[in-house]
Amino acid sequence: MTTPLPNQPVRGSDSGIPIMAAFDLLGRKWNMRILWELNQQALSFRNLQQRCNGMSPSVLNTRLKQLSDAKLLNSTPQGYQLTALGESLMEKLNPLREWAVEWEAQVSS
Amino acid sequence: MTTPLPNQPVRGSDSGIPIMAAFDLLGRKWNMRILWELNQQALSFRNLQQRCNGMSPSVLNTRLKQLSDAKLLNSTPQGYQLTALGESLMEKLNPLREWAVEWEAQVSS
DNA sequence: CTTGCCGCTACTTATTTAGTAGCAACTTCA
DNA sequence: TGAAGTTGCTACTAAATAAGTAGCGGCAAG
Repeated sequence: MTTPLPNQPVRGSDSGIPIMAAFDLLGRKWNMRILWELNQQALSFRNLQQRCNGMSPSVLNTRLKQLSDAKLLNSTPQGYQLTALGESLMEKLNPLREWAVEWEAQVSS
Repeated sequence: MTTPLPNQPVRGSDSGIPIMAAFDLLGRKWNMRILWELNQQALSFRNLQQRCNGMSPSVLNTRLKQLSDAKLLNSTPQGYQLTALGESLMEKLNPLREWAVEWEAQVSS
């Protein structure tokens, strides 16, 4: 399993267009969630695992490697934490929270 | 395979918090891509399949059902097309494109 | 020197996704 | 009328990914 990166063909697109690589990376289970949990605070491997509903350590480990390769987070003495790039992604994703609330309203009606 | 919806437990979170349902839905392969392709234009089943690098029809079909259940798109005589809700999601995701370009610059350096 | 938490790895099973074939309904052009 | 093409799928099998469980070696505290 290779890490999807911009500038090279990725799962679901051979164009190498950056946004496609982003879709591929973020479209893998847990990746958005992990970034979300690391927003505002660094977390240890086991803490992160707990917050992600006890996700299996094998998957968490491969995810952490992929997200590191993608330069969205790194491991520090304080635990795993977002890079500046990772933080900037989370900022872009923030509007999603508001959208989800609106979505809830419309779906449940 | 049930469709992740806000207001109910979803894969990866039993809280029912809207954003978690969004992560679950968007974190499934092809979902973001499908919405992306339908942005600005309706597409037929087979057109959509072609644009998504020949994704398998079985998966496309289940995705279309899930996204319909989630009220993000629907089927019309012109083909599949986004609902207003789906369009509003795409607007929120637009900043991602710019981010991805920045990402490319940093990853490839 | 034991107890406990840490970051993992190894392994098996279950779930998801891919891939291929093909059918029934409809249109097109003869 | 009828043969040929297109469309929206469904059915089925195979491959890839994720879940689940066990446990190891390192380290720190008591």
